[in-house]
Amino acid sequence: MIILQIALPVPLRRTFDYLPNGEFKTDLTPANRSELIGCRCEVPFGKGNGRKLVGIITDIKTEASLDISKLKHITRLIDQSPLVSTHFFDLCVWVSTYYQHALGEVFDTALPKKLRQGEQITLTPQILWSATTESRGLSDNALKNARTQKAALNHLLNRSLSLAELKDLGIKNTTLKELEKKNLAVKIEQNPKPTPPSVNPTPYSLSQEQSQALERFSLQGFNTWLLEGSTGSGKTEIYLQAIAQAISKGNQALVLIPEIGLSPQTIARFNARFNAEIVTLNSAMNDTERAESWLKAKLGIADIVIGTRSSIFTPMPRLGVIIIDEEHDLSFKQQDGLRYNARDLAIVRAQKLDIPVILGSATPTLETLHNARSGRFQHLKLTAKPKHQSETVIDLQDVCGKTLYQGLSQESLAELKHTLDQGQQALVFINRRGFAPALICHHCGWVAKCGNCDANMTVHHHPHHLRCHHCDHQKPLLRQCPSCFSPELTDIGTGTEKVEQLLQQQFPDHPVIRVDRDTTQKKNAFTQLLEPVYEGQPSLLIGTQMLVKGHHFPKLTLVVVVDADGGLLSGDFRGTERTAQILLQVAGRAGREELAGKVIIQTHHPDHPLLETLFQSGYSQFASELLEERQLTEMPPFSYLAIVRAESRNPQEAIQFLTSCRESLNHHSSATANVHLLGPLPAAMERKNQNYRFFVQIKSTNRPTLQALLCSAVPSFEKIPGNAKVRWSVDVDPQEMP
DNA sequence: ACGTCGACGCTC
DNA sequence: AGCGTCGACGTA
Repeated sequence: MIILQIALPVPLRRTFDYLPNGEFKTDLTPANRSELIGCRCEVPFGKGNGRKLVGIITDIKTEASLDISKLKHITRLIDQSPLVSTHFFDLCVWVSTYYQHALGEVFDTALPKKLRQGEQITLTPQILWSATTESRGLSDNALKNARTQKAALNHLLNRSLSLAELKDLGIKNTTLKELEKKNLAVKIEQNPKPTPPSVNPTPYSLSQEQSQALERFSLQGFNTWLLEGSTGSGKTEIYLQAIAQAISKGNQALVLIPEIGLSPQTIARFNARFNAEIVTLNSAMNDTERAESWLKAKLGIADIVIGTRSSIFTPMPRLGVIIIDEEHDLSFKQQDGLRYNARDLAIVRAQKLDIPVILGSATPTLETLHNARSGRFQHLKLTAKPKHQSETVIDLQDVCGKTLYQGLSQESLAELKHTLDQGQQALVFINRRGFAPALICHHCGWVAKCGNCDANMTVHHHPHHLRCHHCDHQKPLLRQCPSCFSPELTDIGTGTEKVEQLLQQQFPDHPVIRVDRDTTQKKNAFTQLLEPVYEGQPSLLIGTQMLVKGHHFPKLTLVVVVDADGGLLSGDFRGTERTAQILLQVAGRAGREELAGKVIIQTHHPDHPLLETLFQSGYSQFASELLEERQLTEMPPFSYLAIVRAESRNPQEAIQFLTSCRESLNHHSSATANVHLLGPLPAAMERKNQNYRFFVQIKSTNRPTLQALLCSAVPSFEKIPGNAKVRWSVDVDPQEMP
């Protein structure tokens, strides 16, 4: 008897046994498991046999885990050979145990949508236009009345051209059709095939530091390299050199970038350096495009894959190096469903493949820095400023007692004017979208609250309404206080829209561009909005975090941080680290190339130790101090955390569930074990979207202890009675406290 | 007697 | 997570 063990996309931490159907060509014995493990098949699931799921075969067995009469037959074998390699398979199994997530759902997250829906994917053949043999012997006189056709034919006589190349040359389809009629040109379809890539020479010489970093860097075997260097210190050049080494050895390279960090400039730089197949994967792509990129990578046609978080799962048979740019970026951690961290996964994958991984950042996370300093990672530092760059001036501007105009001080406004007068550009940074973060009644103190969350409604003017930023609940903008009917409703605080309004009034002759989630929803909005900035016009940019990532504006010389205080008062233990990373990243936008930069940081605490250390001694010293603090409090990286989150309409249900979880955790950890449990505690925002949220924190100074505890306790959470009413999840190495 | 609705509980 | 089952209550 042959049994197929199958992982299905359901949130159950187990596999399901099925009987084969008549489709199997190979002899079904456990001996040729390798030909079947990793194949997809369609199976009936649940009562009534109506529901069909696509699962992945995880094992071939001779005995089932339950009575054979209870087993169903699979309905369809989708793949004749494994869809994924053993390496990919093992990686998913590792993810499943480490993050305590059902294996079937891990596959579901790791594979493109088309594949998990059971579809077959193929590469769309490339269409080439080619000159015919008849056209070779054509006399000079021919086509003399059809000059466009003749010009087109000359191009084709040189070599066959793809549709994209023809478009670039301005050759129209109608011209080609005419040539085809005259039997002078033909359209041929050709499957994309691997072509040997080549590397163009570096357009400039490397700095001594860069050369030294590259001398130390080795493509030999597994190693994690932290490449630490500020904006403009030449990290990208090191990436390019590492990739060049890999692809000239015939290997592939995988580059992971933050969610909104892939600027056209970066792609252009890659294209200029490599004559190679470069494939990108990002959220803007549709399912067909994603599937195509995935397949090109898997078939080894793509030499370089550049993508966001989920690209860490791209199958690449000759992977030679992985690069994580902006290693500290939060978007590498998935915050729902399978809560994996692509940066950590990159290290695991590199270790399994015995290849190097490079983590690049100007502001590495304390985890990474600690690993580098303790010798687990190799530390490469780039400290030099670019040749022409003058020192950026940092002004910690004390705004205590000063009149603020929509959040901006008189001095800041004067500096903005000065910058525009010089023909340069400025950026005003506020990490808060909308017009104002709260609306209050001046007469009685009533505040506009969200009905679904423990949160204030944000005032929006474009369009006019009140919106909750946590659940998207919207209300019309009130004219009168609903409590005392006073018309004196005042908005509190400053958002991007408010600054936009002010700057438009103050500088009516210059473009004022607001870049936040609200202005960039449409496709290509980002590029369109930023056009005047790239053209070099004197202009003002207002933006949230999203503006700060990956974009370089050569004429930007002034940065104003409207409110640095918010970040200093965060409740999360990583709050200070995050604030420092953002401040440095924002500051790094000012003054590139030969123009000197200035950064104004408006604060009520100019002597705050965080700001002082950060801007006087630098990130490295700042990080050392934070690390000492983490060591004293036994927080990561000096301990390891996991969190069980639960939410429910009725707070009592969530608390009860978590209490049972805690009991189970207690029961499964031996008395001597070095484990600390905390909670159930309410989340920072206890009520969100009509749900009450709580959590239990598990902490240990020993990672294997934590892992072992999770492995034994978490499966029992599924059996806690009444858990149907609570939505719960396990978050290993959480990045944000609930 | 026969609808609908929500709380369980099972899924190979 | 679905989706079926079963019992509570409502209506004729």
